[in-house]
Amino acid sequence: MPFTLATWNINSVRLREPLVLRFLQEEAPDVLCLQECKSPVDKIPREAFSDLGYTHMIARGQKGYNGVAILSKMPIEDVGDRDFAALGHARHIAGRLENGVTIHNFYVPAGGDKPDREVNVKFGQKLDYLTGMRDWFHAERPEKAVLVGDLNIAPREDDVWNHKQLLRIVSHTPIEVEHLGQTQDAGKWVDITRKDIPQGNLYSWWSYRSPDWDAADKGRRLDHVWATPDIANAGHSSRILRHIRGYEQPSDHAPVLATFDL
Amino acid sequence: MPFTLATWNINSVRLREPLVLRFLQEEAPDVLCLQECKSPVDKIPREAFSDLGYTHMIARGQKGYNGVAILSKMPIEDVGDRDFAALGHARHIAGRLENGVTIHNFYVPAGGDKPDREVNVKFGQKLDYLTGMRDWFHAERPEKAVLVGDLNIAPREDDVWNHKQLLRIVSHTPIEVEHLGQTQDAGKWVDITRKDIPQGNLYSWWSYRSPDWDAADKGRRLDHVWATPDIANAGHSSRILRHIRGYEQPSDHAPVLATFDL
DNA sequence: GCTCAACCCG
DNA sequence: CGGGTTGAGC
Repeated sequence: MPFTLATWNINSVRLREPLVLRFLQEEAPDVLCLQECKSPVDKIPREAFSDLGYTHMIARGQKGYNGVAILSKMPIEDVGDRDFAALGHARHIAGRLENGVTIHNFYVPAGGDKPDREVNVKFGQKLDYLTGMRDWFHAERPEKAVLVGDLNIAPREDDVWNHKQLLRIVSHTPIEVEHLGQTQDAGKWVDITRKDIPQGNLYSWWSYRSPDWDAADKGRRLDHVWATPDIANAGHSSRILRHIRGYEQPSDHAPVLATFDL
Repeated sequence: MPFTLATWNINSVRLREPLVLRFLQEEAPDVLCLQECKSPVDKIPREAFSDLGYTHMIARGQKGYNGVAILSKMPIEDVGDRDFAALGHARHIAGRLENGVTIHNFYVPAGGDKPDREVNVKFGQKLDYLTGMRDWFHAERPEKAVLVGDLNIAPREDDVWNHKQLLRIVSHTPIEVEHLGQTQDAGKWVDITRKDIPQGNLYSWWSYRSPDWDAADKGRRLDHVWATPDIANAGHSSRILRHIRGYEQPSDHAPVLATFDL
């Protein structure tokens, strides 16, 4: 039974309910993982999602920031959340499908402006969050699992529009890339998007501040789909739906998809 | 040459630019006086109004509050503004048409909640503003003039949905009605709306807070068209466009119109 | 640029 | 309820 999974930083699930519905109708993934819902769980418009067949939802929320949710056509068991670096933020939720696959949905801290933990606590928190993830995966040794979300790091040179220029910009600094690599190694996570599309520039985020985002194309690949080695070979058909960044009142992130034959 | 004049508290001219355009297309008054523009003058969308034939505009504005403007198909000379009670607010502008008619466009202070100047400075400022108007008209003796705007007072029993209940509510208290009456007398202003429609309840404002405003109909006539005696007889065809209160994303005020044969 | 919270005002 | 502002956060 193949299943398709999508991850999308929605930047307010209530404001962009119409966009989520449109995406669900057009792409009909089996599972959609959302980040930056910016909503308490009880104010997420789950009825509207349910009407489209997404009758299952697990979520963590808070009032104006962060927030993660997993919408699913199939039953999904809430298997908890972690609060790495003890930030008190709703940045992770995990669910298990009936096929035995565990899905981790993450919204890693953005990390502020200055890539220096001495002057910018947010940057330190980002690194500590990643270290927390690493240690957990090292202890847990995940199996039959998928990890998706806005990891707020573009690790490869071809994951950003200008590698040299972004080396000192938060999301592409060597120390962040190193931390993300250690997290990935700790769980033996396979980057499914890059397994499928190994060559060429690939972005999932374009800043709101760039006026002509499409032509300028100053993007970064901040949103990821990873899988454990036991199911990584089953992953295929990875896509980033760039056109959705061009919708009316868009999120600054595009959805990232992958299909798993399990 | 008859000319039609409208007054409308628009509650943000930038947010409701589409409504203003729709109104101008549907009713095509020669002159439209706006209040609560809530915009600096240079950010009023005058180009859009100009495209519909309203090539002349005079205005006073400030950043998030107050603001008055006069849009006109015909040339209109800016003849100044007054700042009664020295509030530093953009609440008045006057213009002269080529037919010699002077138009005063007012946004009288709302006056806060408690109708007691000892505990509520805003109420005192409202009364002082009206006293300033009175004294000015007493000195000036206006001729061939029209005064319109949101005067924030419903003077008559049939200008409110419940006279008894509103006697202690700001906008219908006896002291405000007395102050408005003195202002009216000082300029010998004739209430054109009530000259034309002497009988029956008449409202121009319905609170946003009333859920079913149309059915509940808890309105007040806060918006007025007055004229000096020399041209009062020329005024006719007064209307309050209640249906515009029912538009999408409406102002809480409806436009008030009158035509003058001069 | 864009969204949210908190607060002011009517 | 629904405008506006400011300021944080990304």
